[in-house]
Amino acid sequence: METRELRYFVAVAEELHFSRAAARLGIAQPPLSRAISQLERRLGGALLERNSRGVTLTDAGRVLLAEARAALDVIDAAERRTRRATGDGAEPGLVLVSKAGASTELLTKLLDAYAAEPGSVKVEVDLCGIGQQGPRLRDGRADVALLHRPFDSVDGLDSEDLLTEGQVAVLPSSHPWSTRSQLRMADLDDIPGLPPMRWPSGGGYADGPGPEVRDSMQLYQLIALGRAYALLPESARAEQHHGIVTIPVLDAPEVTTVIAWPQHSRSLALAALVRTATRL
Amino acid sequence: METRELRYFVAVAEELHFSRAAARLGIAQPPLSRAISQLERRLGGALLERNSRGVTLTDAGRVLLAEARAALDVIDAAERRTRRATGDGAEPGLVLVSKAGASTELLTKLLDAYAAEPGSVKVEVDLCGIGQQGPRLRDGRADVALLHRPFDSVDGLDSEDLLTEGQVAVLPSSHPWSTRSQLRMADLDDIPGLPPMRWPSGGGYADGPGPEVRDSMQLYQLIALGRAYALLPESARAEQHHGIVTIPVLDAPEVTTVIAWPQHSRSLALAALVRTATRL
DNA sequence: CTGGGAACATACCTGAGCGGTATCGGCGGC
DNA sequence: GCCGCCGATACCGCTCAGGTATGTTCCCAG
Repeated sequence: METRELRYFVAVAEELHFSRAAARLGIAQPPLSRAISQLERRLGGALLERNSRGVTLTDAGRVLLAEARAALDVIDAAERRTRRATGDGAEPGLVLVSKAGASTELLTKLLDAYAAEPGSVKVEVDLCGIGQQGPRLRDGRADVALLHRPFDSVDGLDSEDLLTEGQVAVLPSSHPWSTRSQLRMADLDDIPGLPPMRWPSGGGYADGPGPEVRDSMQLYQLIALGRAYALLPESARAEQHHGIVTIPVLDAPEVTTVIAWPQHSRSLALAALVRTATRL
Repeated sequence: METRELRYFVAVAEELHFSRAAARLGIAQPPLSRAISQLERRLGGALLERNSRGVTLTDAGRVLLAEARAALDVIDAAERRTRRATGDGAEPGLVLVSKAGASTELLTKLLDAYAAEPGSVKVEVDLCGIGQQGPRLRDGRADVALLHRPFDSVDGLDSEDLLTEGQVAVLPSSHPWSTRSQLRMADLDDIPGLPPMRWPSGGGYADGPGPEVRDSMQLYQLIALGRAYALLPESARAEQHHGIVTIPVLDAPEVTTVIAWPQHSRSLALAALVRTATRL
């Protein structure tokens, strides 16, 4: 199977319409019909049900759609990584991606320690939105990431644990509970008039009453405005913001900061960075 | 990047010789040279160093080699899975892969329980050699596997734990220790004249003195012949073989049998099988 | 019932590009 | 210095991807 065929099939499977798919691909409709027919003939069965009033996927078509998307992602990642390794532009060394506003202290220490290592290369830091680190690694835009289990999935990645910590509730300082010295998980279920923050996890937002946020600034600002609370790793206390207080939650699940990288990564610079991180 | 280009590049990168690579690909050498040059031009940098006395990989070439192999594997898997879903031959339902000779009892119970479920499909069982389950899943020849942590890696797979158990030492019944009622890990380091069995793990055999085995029959036979001992999960005691004895090893690391399947699997039949397994 | 239109398939043509043969250029060994 | 090995280049033919025109089928309007 050629990637061209996969791209064509994905376009048709997503549009469920040959002419629209052809337009999206920048080709005419007949060659697209022919390419799909050839693909079906080669795979030995129908992928699409043609109803003369649109198109639907067969079971095999659904399988191929999922597989083809994954395969195209892998190929795009391969191209990006190779192009980055090719030294065509400025040789950026390593790209590290981390949630903006998280693990600031750990990240600083890591970068300092690594820069002090003999033979270390330049590390470009990409501070992304919440939950974007995994995709950045997988699609080849980054070499290494800081993730936070159990929020971020490490499926399909290699990783090393760096730091495990408890969590604190982050509340508006105007809130009646802001003077408490500690909380329990059960308390959080019914904070008077304060819903939990929601952020992307596993590709989308969970259902619930609270506001949706994409990054830490939104999060702190919404808390300061008294619109929600959040449960964050202890290290968030190092962040000083106006209008918020942090209170330990004794029985909150622990959060582990991990350093993660794509499987079958063979870079010496990456290995050195990971080694430095685990020794912090 | 087309898969044809990736196949060509992998062939050259593995052979480090254009003419041999061309022969392996079944084409002539000049088109191969041209294809690689085009690929290099498109990626914006050299992948190979031509020394007129053979070929070596550049850093970018090493990156692309690893990435291209992974991408080609994903594409092969996509094709196999689609072809299996295409119903061209007998519709085998699900293919479950497990180490031959391991988890026999669990497997029997699982298959019986699943067959009794309403709406269950036929399950083909593929009993493979030690350490072959992961590859079978990843390359699309199987839908679901029974693995044994920590021996088998679940990297890149989704999984559910089924059963955790201790381990037993399997010794020749002629061995002086065969009458002992229990052992400790420290004892095993110096069993008089009996090396530990070695089996494939992580793609190859570890170094060591013991004999190498690929499947359970070899293993039991070599133990009965007094050539090695093995450390196996307790459930192996259910296997009755001549000439061997099993002795609990009190402080051996625990082994967890897990059911695993490819990420982004969307099959309802698979979900039902996994649900059945976790309820056993 | 019939004409029109929407949508995919078919027919046929053209040209890009893949693969083949012949040959060149560079380098190391004898 | 000649020969042999190996990759690059030149050139050619043919396959096949992509374009245009048209066919076939079905739905729907009137």
